[in-house]
Amino acid sequence: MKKPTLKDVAREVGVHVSSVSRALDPNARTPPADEMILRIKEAADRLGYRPNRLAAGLRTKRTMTVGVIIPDITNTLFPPILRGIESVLEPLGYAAIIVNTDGLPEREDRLLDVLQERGVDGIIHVAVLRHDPKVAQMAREGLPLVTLNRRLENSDIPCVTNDDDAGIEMALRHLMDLGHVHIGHVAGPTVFSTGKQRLAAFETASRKLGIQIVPAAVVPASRYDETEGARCTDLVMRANPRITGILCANDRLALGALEALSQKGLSCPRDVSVTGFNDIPFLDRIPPGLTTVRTEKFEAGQTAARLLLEIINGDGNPVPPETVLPVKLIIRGSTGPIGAMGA
Amino acid sequence: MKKPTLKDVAREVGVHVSSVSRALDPNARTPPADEMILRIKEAADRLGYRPNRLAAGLRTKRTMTVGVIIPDITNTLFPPILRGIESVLEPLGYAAIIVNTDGLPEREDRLLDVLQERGVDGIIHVAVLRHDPKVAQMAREGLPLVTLNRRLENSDIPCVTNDDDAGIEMALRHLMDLGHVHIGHVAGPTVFSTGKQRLAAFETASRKLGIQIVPAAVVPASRYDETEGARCTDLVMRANPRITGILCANDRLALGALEALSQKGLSCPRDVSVTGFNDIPFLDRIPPGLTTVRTEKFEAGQTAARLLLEIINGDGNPVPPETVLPVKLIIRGSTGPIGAMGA
DNA sequence: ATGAAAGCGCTAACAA
DNA sequence: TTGTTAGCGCTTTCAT
Repeated sequence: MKKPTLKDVAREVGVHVSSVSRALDPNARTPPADEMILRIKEAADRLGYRPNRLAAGLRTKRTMTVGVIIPDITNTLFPPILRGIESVLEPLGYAAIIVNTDGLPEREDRLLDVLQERGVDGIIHVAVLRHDPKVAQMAREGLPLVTLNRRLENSDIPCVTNDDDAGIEMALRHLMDLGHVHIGHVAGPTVFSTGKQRLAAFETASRKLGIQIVPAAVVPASRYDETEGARCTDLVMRANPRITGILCANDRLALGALEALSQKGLSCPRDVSVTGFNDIPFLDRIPPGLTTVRTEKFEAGQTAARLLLEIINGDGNPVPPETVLPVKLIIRGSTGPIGAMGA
Repeated sequence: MKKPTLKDVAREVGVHVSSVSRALDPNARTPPADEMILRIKEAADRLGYRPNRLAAGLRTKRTMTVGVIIPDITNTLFPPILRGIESVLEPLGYAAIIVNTDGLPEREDRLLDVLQERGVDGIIHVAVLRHDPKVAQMAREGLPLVTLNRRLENSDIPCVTNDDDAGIEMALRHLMDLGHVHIGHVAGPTVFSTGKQRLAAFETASRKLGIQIVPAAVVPASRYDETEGARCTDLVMRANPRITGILCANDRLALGALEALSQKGLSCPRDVSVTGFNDIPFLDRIPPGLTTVRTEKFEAGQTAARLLLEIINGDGNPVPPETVLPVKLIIRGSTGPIGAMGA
């Protein structure tokens, strides 16, 4: 009735538990005789034996479980990342505990405890702030840790990021090629490395491309959501009504920008072109189709998971501190030539 | 450097580990003296003690972890459900291990093992098939289990479902009210209880409302996805070209129907009206806006989690075998009056 | 090649 | 009120 343990299998075969343990462990240092292994495995199968990973973990300090911290699973940016992570973890016998911070640092702190109490072998952090003492501390104490999308500043926690610089430059160049001269930027929250980095990239790229930026037409959002995108877009347009192109730090801000523009009676792309970042799902089906910078979400998850496993199981060789994934400009209907004849 | 244990706290305070254990356990049967508790808690705090739930779980057979099985996290139907589950679990100290089956029974079997090896206290199954011997077996062995959205047939596993019957009837009546007479149904896979149930509801409701159904205009999909929705829609229209209304068993099928129609040069809703089921996110932003039956996803998650906890921690009172959540018709642009003057 | 024994960190009788 | 003890199921060193 109740779950059989090693002891039950041992009794069944008439050997000691340690023999059973060894027979079932493919990398046992002193495996039993082949014939014995067969008998033991047969009995284990027959009894429906399943190892108790809690007990094993208590002994070995390895739970084959990793924690994944994201801001919010209902944000469609994250599920593909999670599938990427799972795709490398699961075949190796690892399971993931996924937690949502909702962007609240105090919640994040508690969740870090939750994960650590469960003895996770490592954490993939997809929601880290630029400064996060607790995460820094845990990494220092030896907890294997990898950040994804964002990075923790002044730390040597390996991170997997997207090529923000290239992406922003592509988007800006695209707007320029369409003839746009007056361009604004709805920047991401500066507490995230992505917000800061993309803002810096915007400034660098506009200098490089010779585009004049009105400082007031660069507005940082306080969250990565549509409401903030709309609010900031209003400010951008107010700062410089001649603007015909708005580059947003991510897709949700851009979706908000679209709303704000139509609210003002402006048409996209006829009056104002808009670009996003990430290429979250469904964008192609939402008119007018957001032009955006596609990041490799599944790959990013895979890469982060591989890095984490390397840290956990590797032979101590240092892993690359930063892996930058390539991005790609996806052109859709939200960007168009300046002064295009509209319907 | 390394994580302090009960023993460390005990040594610090100069008491026995069991006293520390009791001091930290709010429902200890024999708690230490108040003053002692204070001293112990202070020391525990000071040392940064965190309980090791693995060890506790090994002892108590309770891990404060539950498993959640879903088909695919990238399907936007599921994240809100997960947040609902989390919203009741997390405050109580439970964590969730989420796994994706991709609709593959063999994968599901393996994942059930994964969860059980980790000693989950219970499982919320959001991807169960109508027949699933392994799940039935585990429930019989006493593993607390609740199914969500779908139900396992011939079993007494408690389930949280939506009012499929009412939803389908609402949708059908809505089409009828708009003047539609020739109506088809893209049914869900019959391996899922939702597919079967909604199909039955469609038949019942059409009889009740006096709508004549051409049997060939009822086509079951083999998966809940857009491709199948499109394929089945083709078959439906071929079965009866006079059809002006298609009721789909879920939103993704309906999205596929929309594609198939436009492929055929038919306009929605001018030529054919379409309805879905679930009201997944973003539907309002995708033209023409799918009319659909909204299910309470977050609530469903909450309800399932509460039921599971009741089974795990309750005083053995039986929990309701079935909780049916109300649904609501959301009317958008994909349904319109028959023969409407189009642009 | 196999068995014995210790112990991971914790809880819960039972004893004092 | 507090300490002692045993043991959850497993791994692993050491002995045979």
